Formats: sequence, C-alpha cells, structure tokens
Amino acid sequence: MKGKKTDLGALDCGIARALSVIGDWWSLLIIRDAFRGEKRFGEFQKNLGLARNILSARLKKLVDAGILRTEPESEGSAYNAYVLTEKGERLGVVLLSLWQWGEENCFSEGELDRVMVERHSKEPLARLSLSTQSGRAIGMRDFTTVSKAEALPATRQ
Amino acid sequence: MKGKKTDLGALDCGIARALSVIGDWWSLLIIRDAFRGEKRFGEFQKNLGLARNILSARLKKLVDAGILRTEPESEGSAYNAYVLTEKGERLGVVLLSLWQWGEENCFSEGELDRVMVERHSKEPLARLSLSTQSGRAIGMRDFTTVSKAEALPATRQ
DNA sequence: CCGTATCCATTCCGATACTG
DNA sequence: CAGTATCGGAATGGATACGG
Repeated sequence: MKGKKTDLGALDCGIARALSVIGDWWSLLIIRDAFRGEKRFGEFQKNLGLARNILSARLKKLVDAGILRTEPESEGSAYNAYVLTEKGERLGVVLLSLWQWGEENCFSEGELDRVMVERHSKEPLARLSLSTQSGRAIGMRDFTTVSKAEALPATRQ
Repeated sequence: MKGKKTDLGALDCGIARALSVIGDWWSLLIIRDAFRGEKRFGEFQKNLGLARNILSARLKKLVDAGILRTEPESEGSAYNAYVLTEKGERLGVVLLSLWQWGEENCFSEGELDRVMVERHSKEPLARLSLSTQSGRAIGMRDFTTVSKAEALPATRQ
C-alpha cells in the first residue's frame, strides 16, 4: 500500500481525533461562517470563494461528523439549510482560540487596528487561559491525564 | 491558472491566517510533541509515524513561520533541536481547546476513562470559556471587533 | 439557486533509497 | 541518526458544465 493516508481518527488522542474532522483549511472557516449565521450553500460559497465541489464534500463531512445538521431551508423547500449542532456549537472556543492567536501573532505591526470586544459594552475580551476547576491559573505544561477514579472529585467551587 | 491554491494567509481574518500556518494535519501534532519536550527529528518521526520528507517540510514551514526555532542539538553538533518560540508557546491554548473538544466529543461512550488534571493536585481542568477582561462570561455570538479607539479602555480589573 | 459530476493541476503523503 | 531526494498514489482545490 503506497499513498494511503494515516487515519488520525483512530488514535487515542483528542487532538488527533479532532484534527481528523476539522484539520483542514476549509472546515473551520465554514464553521466560522455558520457561527455568523450563514446557512445556505451559496452564502458559504460566495463568502469563502471555494469551489462548489469541495464545499459540497466538506459540508457532507461535517454533517457526517455531527457538527452540522441539515434542515429544509424553508417550508417545503428541497434545499438545505446547514446549522450547527450542539457538538458544533462547542467548537466555538476552538474557533476563538485560533482567532485570538491569529489576530495577535499573524499580522505585522500596525497592520491591524482592531480589537475583539463584547458587543454592547465594547469591553475587550480576555485572552483565553488555562485554569483548574477552582479557578487556579496554570501553564501549558502543568497538567496530565489520569483515570477518572484518580482525579480529585469536583470541588464544586 | 487551474489548480492554484488560494492564499489564506493574505486574508484579513485571524482565523484564516492562523490556518494558513497550522491548518494541516501534522503541524499541530508536531507542536503538541514540542510541548511535551520532544526536540529531535527522529523523535517526532517515531512518535507521529509520518514520512521523513514531509516532517522535514513541516518543520521548515514552522521555523519560517516563527513558531519553532532551531538550535544546535548539543555542543558543536551539526544536528538541530527544534524548540518552541514565544509565538509557538502562545499556541498552547489553541492546542488545549482542541484537546478538550476532542476528548469530550470524539470518543464514544465509555471509550475514554481519562480526565485532564493539574499535575500535582490532580484537580480537573476547567473547560476553556469566553469572558471579558473584567471576568464576565459571554457566549460565542456576543462579541464583535471594533477599532482600537472605539474599545472600552482596559478596566484594569 | 442548489448541488453533483467531470477534468485537470497542485499539493500531500508514504515508502524508500541515499548522503553526510 | 539527521536530513534530502525521488517516486507513485491519493486527496485537495479550482473551473466549469450539467441536472434538479
């Protein structure tokens, strides 16, 4: 067997499994648009400027993965609206982490006059950060995984 | 021109720019290993099981993007050690968001007896969540971007 | 307007051989 | 052991034609 892609989805690692579903260029951008309220095939296609066939393929994959779900676009319409499922909604944090990192690290000095703020108060967002359930901030190397039995019972903070 | 890939890196969107650098299968997994302390070409190759040529290409790309940096593996060695830069370190949150999402949404019921905990106390990690600088929790649709001048000055909480 | 199918170029990936 | 070079197969992506 030659050019066969490894199946990341079978590995025992959350990151690998996540990447097997959303680890390509377009999927996350489609999901971003879905969060913005886009629903229709043509809207995705126009906003993202990607080819129709691969949009079609990506949408199918995301539906199969349970991230998007289709419903009739309007009463009795044969066309589909693509909306986020619960599982898809939970990707919001992933999207935002990427967003913050991109805005802060992928633009040259002064190229970007823009801040992410809460819609009404215009208060800037906090940078996402790790903490324990009780709210103690920790670094990226201060955690491991243990079996559920070994974990400290929820402190119910 | 036919099969020319669109350059996401030029779009005026943090997510798109971020994806143009780390939006492929292997890059984030390489970075994950880098966080775990892997440094050597062979270690990455063995852990990830990817072909040497594409590992080579990915490492080069990540170095170019300023996410990894090379240094001599040991005194006077001709070989490289690959370590995270500051920019790379800041990817930790992205990695963790993906990790949490994957662990919670990409395993079947009971397949996973594992929790992410703080190393010493064994206290479970909190799920990443959005909030404003002053600590108010908000949802994924409660923010926008505004020019820096329009944002509320930091409340210094 | 929605979505599929087809054609083709490019890129990605795995295997392997090779150099230092 | 580190890294490059080459090959072939697979998947990705763009353009476009086509049917519903």
